[in-house]
Amino acid sequence: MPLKTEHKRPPSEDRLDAILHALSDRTRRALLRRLATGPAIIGELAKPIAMTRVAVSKHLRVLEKARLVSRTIDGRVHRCALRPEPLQEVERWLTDYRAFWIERLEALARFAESND
Amino acid sequence: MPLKTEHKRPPSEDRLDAILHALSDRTRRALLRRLATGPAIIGELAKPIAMTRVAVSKHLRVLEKARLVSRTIDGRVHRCALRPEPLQEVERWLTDYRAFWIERLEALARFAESND
DNA sequence: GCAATATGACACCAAATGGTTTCATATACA
DNA sequence: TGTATATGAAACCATTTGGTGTCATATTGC
Repeated sequence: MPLKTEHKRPPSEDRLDAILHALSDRTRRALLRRLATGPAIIGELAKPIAMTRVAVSKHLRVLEKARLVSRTIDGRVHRCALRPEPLQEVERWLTDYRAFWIERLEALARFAESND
Repeated sequence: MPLKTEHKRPPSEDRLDAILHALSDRTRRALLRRLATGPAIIGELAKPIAMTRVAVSKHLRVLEKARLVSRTIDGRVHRCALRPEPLQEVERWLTDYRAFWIERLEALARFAESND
């Protein structure tokens, strides 16, 4: 094994930190929802939100750091697009847990039943 | 039970904020992983972590606020247990997006193909 | 009753967050 | 050329976060 092959590296804790943190703000989730309908420039994204463009830009930076949004500079405007891959990482994380928490849910159900 | 019907209220933005924020810290995710194997008291949870009990207790508060953990006081000790329901809310949120981002992934694939 | 234990509550601190305003820069266009 | 536009960068501010230490309280068990 050389130094860091990095094929399909499992989502590191850092990545999950960044992704989940980016998703934990409703403004950012709204931006993602908007971007799910197609790319947009920052001004367009800021307009319907009661917020400065600067603030929106900052939120976009957070989304970019989590790789949830890409930005391509196109002349004067910055065009942002959704990058859905990190959402798959969250799904994968949840899936790893699902076995556990489904078992917990069933245990709760059994407990409730046994106490009826 | 007084007012507050609260039958299966859809996950509000506040709830999602709290849940995703709670999940966005690796220490808290580690606590959840530990709790997935069964309930534990705060002291047990703190021992393997290089962190004060007070700090662990604070993290647990965050998890409690997100309803990911319940705490029952049992004599002198506080017993914590995983509450998996909020993870289902995250799943539901992701599912709502899945149609969108799968389409985006396919669009990216189509684009790559058309440029071959 | 007394000592040890498990924990919360509080004050404190450094760093990060989420917002603002102001200024600089690069581009588009009349 | 000159002007309006889209944006970043930087300084600034209030609040929150994530950690610490200290002290109080309630419980357990001798």
